[in-house]
Formats: sequence, structure tokens, C-alpha cells
Amino acid sequence: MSNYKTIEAGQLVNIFKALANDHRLKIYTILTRCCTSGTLCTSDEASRYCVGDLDSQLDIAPSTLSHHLKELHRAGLIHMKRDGKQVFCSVNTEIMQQVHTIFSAKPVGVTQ
Amino acid sequence: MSNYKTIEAGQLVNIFKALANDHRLKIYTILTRCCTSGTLCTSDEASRYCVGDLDSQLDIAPSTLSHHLKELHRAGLIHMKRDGKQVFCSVNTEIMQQVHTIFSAKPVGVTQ
DNA sequence: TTTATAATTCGACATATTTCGAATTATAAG
DNA sequence: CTTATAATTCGAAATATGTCGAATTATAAA
Repeated sequence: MSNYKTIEAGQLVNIFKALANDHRLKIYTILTRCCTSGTLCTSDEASRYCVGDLDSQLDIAPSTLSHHLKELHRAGLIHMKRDGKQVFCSVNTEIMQQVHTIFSAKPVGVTQ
Repeated sequence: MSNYKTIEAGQLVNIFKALANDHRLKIYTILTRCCTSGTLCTSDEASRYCVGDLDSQLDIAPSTLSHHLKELHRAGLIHMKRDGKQVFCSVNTEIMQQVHTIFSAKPVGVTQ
């Protein structure tokens, strides 16, 4: 009935599953920080990190990181794009917006 | 440095863990719906459901529901208060507000 | 006090998740 | 073509989570 965007309940639970892990939440947090605190930033200049750069901040095996990135990607939380030998990751700001909406209003914007 | 409220990273992961399950997300969604769609509602009149009422909507054993409610409560997402033989549950709107904040701005409001 | 109702705790079992190392794929450089 | 670098896939092992039924606790009613 409503004409604003909603997240389907099944997808929402996958989003929470994806963020329900220390390493994945840290990855998402790193990708979410696009600029230094106190500086200005526009919403669409999300930061890009290649997998190797993330790995250096995480103390887990590359295969484990790869698995976690796949989970975040499956949930639609991040973008992944190969550029030469490297794969670059960035947040999906659109999904971020929608999750934001869910926590903002009652009744919640979830279709069942 | 900032003087607005933040959620500590460890708590945040527990919040996501709590919501990362079909049954628990449904419980939270039920509690979040304080009024019928289209009617007015003020933010602090969150609905109260007793455990038995939730159970009738969920198709799980009472012991399982009890376990899930404990998880939601541990994460700080819901309040639980006994009134006679029954225990009534309602959302913690303050936490809801804080999670909302996390998805609204970059850099995110998480202390590490 | 005894009985009934509401909810929780406990222990056991099944399923899912996390993690790693080894092997593999993708790409670029020599 | 061969070698090096970046990342992924696969299989196995350890840990965590979800589920139930039986027993227990809390409260109210008879």
C-alpha cells in the first residue's frame, strides 16, 4: 500500500545476521567511516578498501575474511568490484538508508 | 569527545545478534507495532504483550520463547516486567533511538 | 493448603557458524 | 610462458545457537 521503499522481512534478518559478528561489524564500520571526524563529507563518497587493506586491520586468515565479505555482500550491505588484481569494497548506502528507516518509525517499515 | 549518546561496539554486536533470528525479529516487530496502521500514536506509548500472547503468535515451545525473550532482554532491546502471573514485554525505545542514529550518519556513532 | 496457570531453567540433541590451511582461480609483471 | 600477488573455494574441526520436553519457580484462585 505504501509507496516508499521497504525491506522484506527475510532480507532484514539476513542484514542483522551479517552484522551479528565482531569481525563483520568491524569491516562494516571501517567501510562506513568515509572521512576523518570533524571534516565534511557528502553521502555518496563512501570509502573504498581493497580486501588486503581490510585484512591488515583484522587479524584473521585471508580465507576467513573472504568468507565474511561474501556474507556482507550476500546481505546487500556492501559492494564489491574487481580492479586488476584487487577487489574493492564499499558500503551500499541505499541499504543503510532503509535500515535507518526501520529504526525510525512505528509501525516499522517491514513487509511480512 | 562528542557529547551525544553512543553505543559501545560490544553492545551493538549483541543487538544485531539478538535481531539475527526469524523468531526474535518477529517478536521485536510485534512489540514495535504499537498502533494500527493509519492511526496516530505517540512515541512513548509502546505496546505491552504478555509472554503467552506472544507465544500464541509464534509456533514455538514456551521454553524456546522464554529463551528468545531473554536474549532480546540481555541485548537491551526490550523491557520485561512481571505483573501477577504474567510477564509483560515492551520495546526499549531508547535503544531503538540509538540504533537509528548509527545508521543515519557517517562516521558512525560507535565507540571502539 | 491445594490446585491451576504462567513462565523459566535445565539438559540433551540437532543444526549452523566460524575458522583455518591447502589448493585453486584471476590478474599483472618479468 | 613463467612467476608473483591478490583473493576465493573447499573440506575439516571447533564452537555457538536453536529447539524441545521435563522439572521447577512464581503467583493467584478455590
